[in-house]
Amino acid sequence: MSDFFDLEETIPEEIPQSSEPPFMKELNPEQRQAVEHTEGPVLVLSGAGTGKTRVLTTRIAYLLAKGSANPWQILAVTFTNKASREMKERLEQMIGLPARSVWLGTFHSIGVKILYRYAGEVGLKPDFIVLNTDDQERLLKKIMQEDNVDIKQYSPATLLDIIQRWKDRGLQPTAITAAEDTGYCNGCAKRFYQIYQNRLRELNAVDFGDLLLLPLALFKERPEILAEYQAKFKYILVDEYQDTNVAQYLMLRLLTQKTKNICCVGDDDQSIYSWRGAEVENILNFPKVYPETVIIRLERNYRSTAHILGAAAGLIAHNAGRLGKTLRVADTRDGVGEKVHVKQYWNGAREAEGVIEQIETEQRRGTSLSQMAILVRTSAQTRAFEEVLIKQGIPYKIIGGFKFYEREEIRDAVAYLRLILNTNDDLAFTRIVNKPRRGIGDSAIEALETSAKEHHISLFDAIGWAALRPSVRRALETFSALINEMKEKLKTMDLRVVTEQLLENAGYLNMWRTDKSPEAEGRLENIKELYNVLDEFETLNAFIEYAALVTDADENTTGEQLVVMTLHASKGLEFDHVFLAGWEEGLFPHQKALDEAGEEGLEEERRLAYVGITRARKKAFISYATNRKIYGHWENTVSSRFIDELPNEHIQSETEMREQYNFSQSVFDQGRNRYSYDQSPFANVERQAVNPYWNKNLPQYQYKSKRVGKRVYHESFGYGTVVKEAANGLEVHFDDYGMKKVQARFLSEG
DNA sequence: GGGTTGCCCGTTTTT
DNA sequence: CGGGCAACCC
Repeated sequence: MSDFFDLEETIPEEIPQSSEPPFMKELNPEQRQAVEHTEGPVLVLSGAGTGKTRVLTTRIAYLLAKGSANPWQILAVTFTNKASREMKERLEQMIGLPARSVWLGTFHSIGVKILYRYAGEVGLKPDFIVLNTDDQERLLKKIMQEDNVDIKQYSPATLLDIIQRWKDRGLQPTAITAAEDTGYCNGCAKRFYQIYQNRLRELNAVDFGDLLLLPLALFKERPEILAEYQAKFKYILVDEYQDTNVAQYLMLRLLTQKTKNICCVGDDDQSIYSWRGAEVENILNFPKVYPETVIIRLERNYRSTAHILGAAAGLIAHNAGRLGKTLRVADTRDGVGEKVHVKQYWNGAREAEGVIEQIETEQRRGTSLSQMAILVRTSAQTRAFEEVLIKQGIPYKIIGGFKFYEREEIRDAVAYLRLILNTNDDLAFTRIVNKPRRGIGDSAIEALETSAKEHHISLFDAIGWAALRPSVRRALETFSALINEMKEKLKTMDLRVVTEQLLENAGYLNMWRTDKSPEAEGRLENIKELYNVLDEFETLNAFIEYAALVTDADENTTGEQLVVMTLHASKGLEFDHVFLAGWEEGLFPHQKALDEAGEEGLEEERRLAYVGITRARKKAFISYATNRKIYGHWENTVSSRFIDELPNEHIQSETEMREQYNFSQSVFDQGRNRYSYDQSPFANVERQAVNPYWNKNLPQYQYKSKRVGKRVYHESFGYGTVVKEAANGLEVHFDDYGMKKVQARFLSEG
């Protein structure tokens, strides 16, 4: 399926001796070809660390230096806002101010830009709002409840996911066939999708998917508008092409119909977003869609040592269906480096301590904290590390997990601001109208909704019309007076000052000040942090747009700070030393990925591992814990199959198990147990069989039945019989002590 | 309308 | 184990 990639390879041309911009001198022959081959479709298959960002940036600079296009005629799409910001900065260093006029951003930010201009053409008003996940879920939930769907049986989150996957494929509700709409409440998803879309338009709102879907619809219905953009963008560049979805592909195809000047950069081995609708097929099919495609491979790796590359290559070789690239070390002056460290720890907490001890060691040896990173599979894992980092007083930043703009207090504050910007924002209104408590309950909201529907006005405007109890009416009028007052103040006063006054006068800050929960103080801190962010914006409008599209991964990490982040968030980054934690079956590869996507899911997890290892320049440390707390109880784990797949010659393994943390020194045993952990007759059974993440529907706990009824011996309780398997141990009826719940490892066969 | 209690469920990854 | 939420009180 990938043989066409061998077809059109061209040989780098001779380097002209004529005067050329200095930035061209830094390219290797393949990179140079990717830059200089400006006309027609180009696909750059670039492995990890081969300088793809340099290629993209230099290509733009080259186009401009050559006078092939004006800055505003170049469109460059990146995967994150951060990547586009960095590219813009690098570009500005190369060519100066014209860099600012290049259209550079994520697909979503480009979509929003187009929609602001043509809102009216797709049924929106220009001040439409962009919903975040939370808004979307609440809206869907409401729609489902109005339809008397049992939320417990069918979760809004699942429905939202189905709708988003449709949107990722560029499908409007009308395009959904009955065959597509199965498996969720007997084929009701399409109907809810339609209702959801209608409701969005009523709210003058869009979601993330609409940012692509609506421009596509616009281009379809208004060919002259499409033609305008086709003429405008003479050159289009796309980063991380392996992670584009169908809607994005369609967008690119439409825009490049005329010129075919498209340059996509990607790496199939780093495709890790299929769950979000990304289609690796996009990269595979590229040469079919653009028959003249020139394919350029970047295989010289400038980032990692030979051992790191060897380990990563050995791992990814277990995947079938790759385009096939061989990364080569570009610079061997520093030797092959250290082997990849693989270390076993007793439990998750010990792993966190051990990893951070190692980080402190590296720090003493002279590596800056900012040049190291801890990468984890799930955001829940960050917690254990955070605790140790706080204890040790190490400055850190967590990316992923609880995102700044998804925190309750920030969403509330943003909702207040949204309402000031646009009192028709019903979602913002319902979010904060009774926060803090103003005595406005469900019945008052319902009255407002009825009235709003009747008069075709917003909830905010319905205050004057709805039938309300006097106390409620008074509260609502005070509230609306405050909003209007602040709206007025915004015309003359500083955004930050208005926000401070707004939250103060609304009683919102006092709500948290008087809150006795431990996190209240942190919430007030976060709001202060928000004030600082506001300082950077000229208008409220600009801030609201930013807040809707920004994510944690976009934030700058500055100064001497250690980052802890998910593997997904690490894509595109690099560090001297990388710490990859939690390599255990079920956690990584994650059981859900295996359950939902089988072999393909496994391969994507493997690519994720590959991405993780290749983030490292000098050293990579992989770790796993033999015990981990899951849903509040301890479970044994099995080390990840990915560890077994690493070539022996590139790794060195260590364990901490037999030293200070072996069983005989456990605090529970007081020195009485005869068996070390490894010798316990149940230990092996448990370690091999228990996968705590395993789907309960699968027949995985077969060994359990074998234990029930078994005679056992316990150091303290003597002989007994296993009665039941419990979540956190075995229930044993002891001959002398009666029923006790004990952990399997304290038992021997009796 | 607001507060409390007790149950259920989950935890993949995010523009 | 903890958060969310429905059902129940005042």
